[in-house]
Amino acid sequence: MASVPELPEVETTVRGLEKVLLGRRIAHIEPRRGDLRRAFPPDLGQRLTGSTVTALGRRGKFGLLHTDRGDTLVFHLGMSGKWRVDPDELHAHDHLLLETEEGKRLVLNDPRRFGSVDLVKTDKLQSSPGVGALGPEPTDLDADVLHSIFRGRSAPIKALLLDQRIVAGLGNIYACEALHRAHINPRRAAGRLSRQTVKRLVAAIREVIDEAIEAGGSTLRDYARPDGELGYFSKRFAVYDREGKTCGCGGVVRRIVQSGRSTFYCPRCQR
DNA sequence: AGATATTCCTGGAGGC
DNA sequence: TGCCTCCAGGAATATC
Repeated sequence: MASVPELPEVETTVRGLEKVLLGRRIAHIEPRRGDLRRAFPPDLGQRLTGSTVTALGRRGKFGLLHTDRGDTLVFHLGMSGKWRVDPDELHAHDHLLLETEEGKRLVLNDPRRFGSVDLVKTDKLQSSPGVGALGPEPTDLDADVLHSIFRGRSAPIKALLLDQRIVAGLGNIYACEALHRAHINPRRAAGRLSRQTVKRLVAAIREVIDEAIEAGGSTLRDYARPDGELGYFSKRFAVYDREGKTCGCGGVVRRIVQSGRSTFYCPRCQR
């Protein structure tokens, strides 16, 4: 199943990159075309060549490479972005090459080009357009705070879960899975959820995300497949992409469209 | 102000 | 087999 990178996939990717980049000096960085979603920073090569990667991290679906020169490379995998380690050869849509002093080569491939690569001053990261606008990580979600954010909102809960300013890192797949886990109908108005229900939702989000990260870690072993691809793994979903199949409760999974995208849920156990 | 629609992009799937 | 249309989706932007 070709799934879109969400928080767990980015986390797995970053852990894979950490193994080959942490403490290493960037000898060479080369855009192979000028842009993904946006143009690459024109001074990318100048600012990163010769710098040492001091730490890697993740915020929401953004991957972060911090350097000893006070710059942070911020990447987003969009819908189809992936990093490969030491590729045998270059493919179509290999948009960015990075080589360490040791000769490790990394390639960012993104056929649909919904991804992005930006360079931000590390001390300005929290006020940068992408990362700065993010809500809390699922780990830091507070049910009472979330409940008060939902108050008065008439939009369906599913739509608000996709809003990165409310929770960072959820995409269509894990939003569907979390709502299923919490037994919440995706069409319910967010403002009408009880405090107790929001508590259940927060727990479900954490579980779904943690299990996916766990699956990524155990499936990939060393966080790279034999072909060097980082971050993608197969995970079995309860409702996502399972229209017409039976839910664990005996109900039948339905697909509906909400604000232009698919929602999968079980009408029997999600009220 | 908040909710929803549109835009970007390409590969793959399905129809005829 | 080949051509066509449609669909997937994150996030920025536009519009209601």
